[in-house]
Amino acid sequence: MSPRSSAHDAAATRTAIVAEAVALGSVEGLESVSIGRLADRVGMSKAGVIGRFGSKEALQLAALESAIATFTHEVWEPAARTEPGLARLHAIVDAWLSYLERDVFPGGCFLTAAACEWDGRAGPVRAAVEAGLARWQGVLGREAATAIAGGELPADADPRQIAFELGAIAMAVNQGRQLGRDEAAVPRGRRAMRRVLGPPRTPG
Amino acid sequence: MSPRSSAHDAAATRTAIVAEAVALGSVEGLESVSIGRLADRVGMSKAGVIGRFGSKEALQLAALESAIATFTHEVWEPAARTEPGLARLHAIVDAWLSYLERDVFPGGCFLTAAACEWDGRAGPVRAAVEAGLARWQGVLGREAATAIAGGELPADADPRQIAFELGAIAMAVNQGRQLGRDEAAVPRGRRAMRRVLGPPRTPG
DNA sequence: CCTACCGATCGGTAGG
DNA sequence: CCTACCGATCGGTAGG
Repeated sequence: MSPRSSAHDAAATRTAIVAEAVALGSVEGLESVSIGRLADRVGMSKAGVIGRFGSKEALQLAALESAIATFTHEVWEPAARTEPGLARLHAIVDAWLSYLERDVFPGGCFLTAAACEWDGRAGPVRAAVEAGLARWQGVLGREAATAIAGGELPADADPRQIAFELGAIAMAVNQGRQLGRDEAAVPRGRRAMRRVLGPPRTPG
Repeated sequence: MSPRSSAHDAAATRTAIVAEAVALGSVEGLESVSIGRLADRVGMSKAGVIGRFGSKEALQLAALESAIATFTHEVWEPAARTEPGLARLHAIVDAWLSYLERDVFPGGCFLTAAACEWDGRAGPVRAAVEAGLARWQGVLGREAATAIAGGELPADADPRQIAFELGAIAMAVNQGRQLGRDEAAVPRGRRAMRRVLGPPRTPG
């Protein structure tokens, strides 16, 4: 009688499909995740999978949205509890490296992979990837600007330069881990990020 | 009578196929370049294209080899004329940023794209990508070690850390140009690389 | 949510 | 180097 259960089931099915698409996509790229293999993985028919989204592109957008939510949860949220400025930047760096070290997505950072995969294409998926990365650069730049205004970073520092360099290091850590299987990538990244930010200030 | 002309033609055909594969692959990824579309682009049949290489994987390996040769020609060779150590590192940085700025491959750095695309896969192409990047890191690290030994960089600097950071910045420049269409990416990269290397030494 | 199917394209081969 | 073809798989739809 109650539609609750079926509505809940439908949402759970959709979530399971998206989770599988993100996991597979982080390993082999989002475009090469086919509806058919996805259907096998979640134990459904192709029509059942595609019916939830309407098109492969809509499924890709849902996967990207989910991966961004995961990144936000893993990297931004823990750091958002810290005071704005340099302390928060250091908290972001710690959470970011931890996220990379724990292989939250099985094939490494989904957003980095998507950025490489879509940067030569056109359309809504590429636009969403671009917007997601620009937003994150904006977050980093805002915290850097706060740190500069508060005298925690040099007055002549450039917030966008700092955001650029932190993003660069995170990409290289991801590549070192995924392609080079290099356990030294995270400590190297930490060292590089500390060189960008300077030492954390002891409060008081 | 002479086989010269046909042998030359055959080599030229192979070169044309590889060049097209590299160009297309830098834009949309090497795996998504199909034999059929490649055949259309070079005005041949599918069988003619695949016959030159035996398999798609062999074609991919040839494309990767060609892209590495281009990178070497564009970035290493001009710098190799400079004296080893810090001066050569600065020459590499200049050539590297110029290579990125001129979009030598239409979709940006082929090697960076291939590294992202193959880091979650297995097989000979992935191995070749990994080896190519490790070799380049080795070249950078060797120059850094020379600079340290010559007192041009701090005695406690880590050559592999320097190589890691330069590679990170180059990746971020590529992403900034290709995904963000950001003209500021190259100057930002130059500024970051100079921060890693310190100012160039005036000879004498 | 399923089965059954569509036309297109995939990598690759046979045969010349 | 070509035409013609192989079986497999692609994204997506019809109909229930």
